[in-house]
Amino acid sequence: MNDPLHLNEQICFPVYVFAKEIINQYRPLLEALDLTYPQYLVMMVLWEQEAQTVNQLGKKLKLDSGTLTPLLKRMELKAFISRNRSTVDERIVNISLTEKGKVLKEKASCIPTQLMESMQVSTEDLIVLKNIITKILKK
Amino acid sequence: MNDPLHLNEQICFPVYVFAKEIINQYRPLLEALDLTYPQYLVMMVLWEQEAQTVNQLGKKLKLDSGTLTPLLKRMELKAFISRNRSTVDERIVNISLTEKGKVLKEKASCIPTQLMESMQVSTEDLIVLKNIITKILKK
DNA sequence: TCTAATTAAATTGCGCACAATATAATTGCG
DNA sequence: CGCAATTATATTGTGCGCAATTTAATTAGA
Repeated sequence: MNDPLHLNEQICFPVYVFAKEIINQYRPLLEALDLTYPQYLVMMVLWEQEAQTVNQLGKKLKLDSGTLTPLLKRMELKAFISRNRSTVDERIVNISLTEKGKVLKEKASCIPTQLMESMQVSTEDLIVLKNIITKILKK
Repeated sequence: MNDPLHLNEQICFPVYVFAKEIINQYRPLLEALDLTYPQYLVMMVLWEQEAQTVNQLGKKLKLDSGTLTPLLKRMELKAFISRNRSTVDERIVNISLTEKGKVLKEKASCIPTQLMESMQVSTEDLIVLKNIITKILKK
């Protein structure tokens, strides 16, 4: 009953399932924009600031080059972004939005609301949830 | 500032990062047992009930056969479980613990405590977190 | 009974996620 | 200056996670 080695006794399993469920809720909404969830995260960072290095993206999204390099190449193929080596420092690759990528922001504008509706969560719960998680993540 | 299309305004991104972080915290602990996190979840379900079908495992862990079949084959290779087609209904594959798999439970017994220590979360936060998430997941 | 529908796993294909390593450019120090 | 250390990205390899399809067995209905 009190076995700590049991799914229902742990917080980690619900978090794991919840994170997958969120991405599954996003999937149909993002499919309409031809984006996956991690690609959508990249777009959000770029919509905030149009040009960034791979390194900056990685720090903000907590992803390494092993994940980002192929992901960004796929986004380049879809013409949402362009990748250009810096002339100042040839190690650096600058990522910037294309016109198509900029325009996409409007089509994406309804997604946050749509997602909240599909998840059926109260605002209070959401705030508490976010506060606890960000507090934990600070360590 | 109030742009809903911003990482910091959303709950989904922290949950996504948190879930990855949990798995990263587990990684070194589970490596000592030669398990990945999803494999550890399978073991927990089997430690609770020694024999299950692939279908039952999938329902409990919210994973489909596309994920489970290769995962279970890897676990069979490591001799933690055995896979046997049911003689009653040949469509069904029964998964059961090997002796090695049963014995592993003892080595795993310290993991929940170790993980909680490495995460540095208060018990109250944990309970609130779990309650909110399980409430949301019920829909 | 014979066949259509259903069910359980397996397979295929794609996209992360991350460890480990490689490559190449830049920096810093004696 | 010359070379070792550092930094930025890329590559390789493994393991999920899931959609879509396939295969094979079982069930149900005319």
